[in-house]
Amino acid sequence: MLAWGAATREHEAVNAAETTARRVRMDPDERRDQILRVAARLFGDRPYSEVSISDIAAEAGIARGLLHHYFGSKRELYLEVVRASSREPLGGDTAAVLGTEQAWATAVDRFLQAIDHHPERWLAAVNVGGPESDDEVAAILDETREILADHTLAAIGLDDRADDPVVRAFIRAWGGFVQELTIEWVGRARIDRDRVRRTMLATLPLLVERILPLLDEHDA
Amino acid sequence: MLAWGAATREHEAVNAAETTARRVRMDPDERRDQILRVAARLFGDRPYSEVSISDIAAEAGIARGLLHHYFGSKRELYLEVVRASSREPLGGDTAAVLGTEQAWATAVDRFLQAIDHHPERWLAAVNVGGPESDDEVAAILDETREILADHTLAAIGLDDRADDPVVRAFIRAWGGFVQELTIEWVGRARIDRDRVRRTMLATLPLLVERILPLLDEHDA
DNA sequence: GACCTTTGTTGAACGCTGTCCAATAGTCGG
DNA sequence: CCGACTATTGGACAGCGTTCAACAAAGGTC
Repeated sequence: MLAWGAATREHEAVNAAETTARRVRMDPDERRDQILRVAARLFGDRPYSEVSISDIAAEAGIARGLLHHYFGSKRELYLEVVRASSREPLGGDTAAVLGTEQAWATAVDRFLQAIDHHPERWLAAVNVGGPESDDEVAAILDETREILADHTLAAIGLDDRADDPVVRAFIRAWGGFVQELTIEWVGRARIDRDRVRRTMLATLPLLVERILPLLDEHDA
Repeated sequence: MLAWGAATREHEAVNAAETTARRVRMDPDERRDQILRVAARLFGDRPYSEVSISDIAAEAGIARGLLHHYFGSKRELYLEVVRASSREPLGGDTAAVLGTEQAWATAVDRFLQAIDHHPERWLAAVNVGGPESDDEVAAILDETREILADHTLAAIGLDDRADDPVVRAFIRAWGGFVQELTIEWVGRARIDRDRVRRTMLATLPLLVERILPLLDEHDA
């Protein structure tokens, strides 16, 4: 009743449901995708706790129970949204020969271009958008960053040391550097894209050359 | 008295409240502090949404309503916890003359020592422990990081450029580098303290010398 | 075309949450 | 010892996420 009232607001599926059929039967995959899209949009707009199952159900034009039928719980639905968005391409694969200066430049440019194209997505993904700095969400984002670290190592031709914990820690730290740098760019506008680019291009090779050897020594 | 002492520590407060006195009247400031301590412990143990007002009230040996009397809402209480913990000293002020190599080493050592002393606090503060990557929580942590950036600039003797947005962005990015590096150390143990120390000591001066001039140019 | 099985979908019911507020009872000054 | 003050209580409330038995749309079968 209240759900129906709210459901009449907007969106094609909703209107269709209200005017033509009281009950719309969809292919499970389609329904799942539809719910996922609506949820992704709402979770992108406002924080986790302020998006209720009722909201999502209303906008999707379905009953609350159906969400639980498909995803089990609100949390699981949210995780699915995060998983889906973390699977979206960010870097893309490099065409040039890996390990060359050109490969590194290409990787950096693609990275920056992806962020430039979807700044809000990047900010959301990076802002640890988790509902409660949650272990599962953190694990997903962590995995994404590890993969990004692999790509970074490959791009600068250091993939032969990808199993070295210290090297991984070092690259992850550099990822933190880049993350903050891009936030300063697209989020706070205290630095422009070209400076971000120059910094990224110059910094990692410099650090690999000058700092990494320092970490290979056993004692100071 | 002793009952209060127990109340601040363990759930014995519940027993004490049930067996001896049905109603314990405290000084508002003490009560506020006690609630804050209990809340800080619980919010540190598990995520925001899994800590209920009832839990906090039970552990503190008080009624749920009293929490709202003191803090207005669960959210406000949480923000207070975050504010309090972000005020805790992390770096400490430097004794040596700022801008020297020794000042930088001292600052780094104090920083590392603080983390080493309370690793869980550092991880909690850094893990964007916010309930929903929330604007207010983010703002508080942001402010803390800006202050830390100021201290960093002072330690390396670059405080005369503290108003330059590009320099600030650069230092903030370095903060991201350090943050990830320390997580790799105390959180994932993929790198040891001494390597973190050497990295921090060597990296920032190197970047200031080699990368910062690059950012001062207007075009590439 | 009518039946029946399958299954996508509903909506009422439940327990728990955060929040409010009138009533209650410790505490202290006179 | 009394009265005023106020810290504290506990029940009421709306809203949340979740469950589940009942319902209805599709598709195969005859």
